[in-house]
Amino acid sequence: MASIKTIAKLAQTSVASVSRVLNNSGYVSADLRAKVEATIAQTNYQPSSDARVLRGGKSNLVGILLPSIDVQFFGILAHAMEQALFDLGYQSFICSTAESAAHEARYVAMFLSRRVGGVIAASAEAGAAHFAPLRAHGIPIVAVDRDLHGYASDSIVIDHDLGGRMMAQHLIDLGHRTIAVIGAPLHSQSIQRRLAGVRAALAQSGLQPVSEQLGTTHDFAQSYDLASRALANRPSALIGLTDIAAIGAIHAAHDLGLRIPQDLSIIGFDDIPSAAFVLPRLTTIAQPIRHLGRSAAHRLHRLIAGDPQTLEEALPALTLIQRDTTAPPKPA
Amino acid sequence: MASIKTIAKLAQTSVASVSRVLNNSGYVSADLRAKVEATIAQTNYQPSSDARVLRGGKSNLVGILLPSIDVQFFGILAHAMEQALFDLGYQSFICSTAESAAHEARYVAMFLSRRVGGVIAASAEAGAAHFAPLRAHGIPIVAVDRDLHGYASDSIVIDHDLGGRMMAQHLIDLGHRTIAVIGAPLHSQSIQRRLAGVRAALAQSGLQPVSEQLGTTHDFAQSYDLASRALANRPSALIGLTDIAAIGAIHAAHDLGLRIPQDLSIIGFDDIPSAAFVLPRLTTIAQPIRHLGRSAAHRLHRLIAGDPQTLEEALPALTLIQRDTTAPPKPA
DNA sequence: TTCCCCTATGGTATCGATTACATATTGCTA
DNA sequence: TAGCAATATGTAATCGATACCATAGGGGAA
Repeated sequence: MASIKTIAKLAQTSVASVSRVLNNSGYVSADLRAKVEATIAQTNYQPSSDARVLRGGKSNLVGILLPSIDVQFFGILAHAMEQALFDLGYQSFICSTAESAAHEARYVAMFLSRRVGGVIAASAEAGAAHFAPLRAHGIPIVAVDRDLHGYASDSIVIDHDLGGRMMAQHLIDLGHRTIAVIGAPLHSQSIQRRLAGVRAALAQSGLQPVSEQLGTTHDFAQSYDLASRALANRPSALIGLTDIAAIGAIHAAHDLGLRIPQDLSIIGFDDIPSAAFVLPRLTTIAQPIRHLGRSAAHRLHRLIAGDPQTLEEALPALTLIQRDTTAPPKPA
Repeated sequence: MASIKTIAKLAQTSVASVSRVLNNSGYVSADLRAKVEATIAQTNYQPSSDARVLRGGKSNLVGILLPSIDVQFFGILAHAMEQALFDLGYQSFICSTAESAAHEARYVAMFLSRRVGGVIAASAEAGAAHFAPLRAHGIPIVAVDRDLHGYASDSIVIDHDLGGRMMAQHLIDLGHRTIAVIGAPLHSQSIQRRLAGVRAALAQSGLQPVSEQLGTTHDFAQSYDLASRALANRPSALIGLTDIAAIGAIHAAHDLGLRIPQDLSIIGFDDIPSAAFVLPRLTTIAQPIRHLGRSAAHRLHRLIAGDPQTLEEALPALTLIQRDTTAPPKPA
């Protein structure tokens, strides 16, 4: 690929002048500028980022760590972050860690050698030790949906406890008294907090879950099994701590011959697109996923820019999306 | 961040020796090696990729262009590519172009300045002119699910025509004679080919679609509308050219009081996770999405390595996933 | 006319890592 | 014991772009 030297030669001038044209710095006569710009256009020349960074420029690179973008929730989150960061002038390495600590460590080493300006780490609850090198080099880290025990410079988390309360309260308000809860993965802080919120709201009404089924893997098949087990306790309503859990429950209930919502109410959490695809359409608590991503991008940008003000702009509220899977229980 | 010079100073030796330790090249005494490795570990030093690339190394960077990773299909595809590429030693820029030509051009310029070793372009049917600069610089391009009119060095496309035939044939075999087709986006080559396949299979049985509704936007809402229109023709079966289209059709049929599959059979294409989430579970043609991604990664790797053999390893076959939305038509 | 400043351009050190080359110390063999 | 190969380490050029410095012509003010 052509270098600035090539351009200088072709335009019969010096590298310094080409650089001045490229950066609109210093003095360049109109004639020279025109000639240089012409040869640049002809050769499709693009200055090397590597050389610029080496010379002392900012790398404009950021690393994004998340469990896996083939999971809808993270796909949406990653997309929102990447777009926001690109608009701010950054390029992103989107990395799926599969929650593996080894994988995460390899990506962190890569970030270091690529001299990223910052990192966003979403979810994935594996140990945070791999972040130590980043921290040591003063690279800002923004955590999303995850606490990073002192490693993160900033962290963006919605109120999962409140989310849990909202799910439970909605069912209580409809008149339900026998409520089951299922969800996964149990090692996730977010899941634990939602569960705590559910318990708290139920307790406030003198209730407790008639069944709690927490799994390790967050997928459809396991959710189906968890739901089947929970339904053995004949609840009139079931809380899925995620939409996937709730969708698994819809299938389990369906296969048991239960009608939704007449025989069983179900509520989920997240409001991923699939929630509106199932029939009956899933009632759920909507998380502002894209907003979360954009916020993370902007906060990281401010940290990289060295802007100290951590102005805590509030995230939009969680909202109940009432669809077709919840209704009052049938009279006993 | 520490540089090789820093390490050399700390270890009381020269940059050349540190480099030798880093690359296991030349002669280094056990003593020196130990000392250098110790200081490297202490400082969490990682050699700068920028300097290495500048010096003449490969960049190990690849660009991935696709419409948007918040669409499940592309999220899965991107994930498969990124993982395969990472295992091959590459880092990926996953870029969502939103099918915008301007966006695509900006990303291409970025690829050039980052000196990517290759590019994978998935779908997005916008003009291919932006690829000219890449081509001019001899950067290999692999197209996935898209023809790139002479720009791509290689291209990985499944047999959409066959897929279309399979959908139609399945319904014909069940005894359906009045079949409608819906889908989007109509400007997509893949969609057009599937449609051609559907028409061909129907024609072979002396049939033709009772209704064809093609839309410009590929989302749930538009699919619902297309399906509503198609259903006005009272087909006994409906073909969704994508799963999203088919899912929209399920909802439209449901809202019209039609039972699936008793009153209406529906078949989709892709087999994204949501296809198994809807109730009734969607019968569909499964596309080997992950395999597509891995193949693209490996082909690009071979092209970058300069390996001329384009050994056309066959993609796995399309398969009919028979679930609960298709059945013989009810006797008239 | 002399001095100074603005305009215009070129030369070159620098960033971090690699590598060809130079230098130096061994240890063997002839 | 001279001489050469193998081992061990350092010096410096290089990659592409930037920016500081030097050089030089032109124009206006004193």
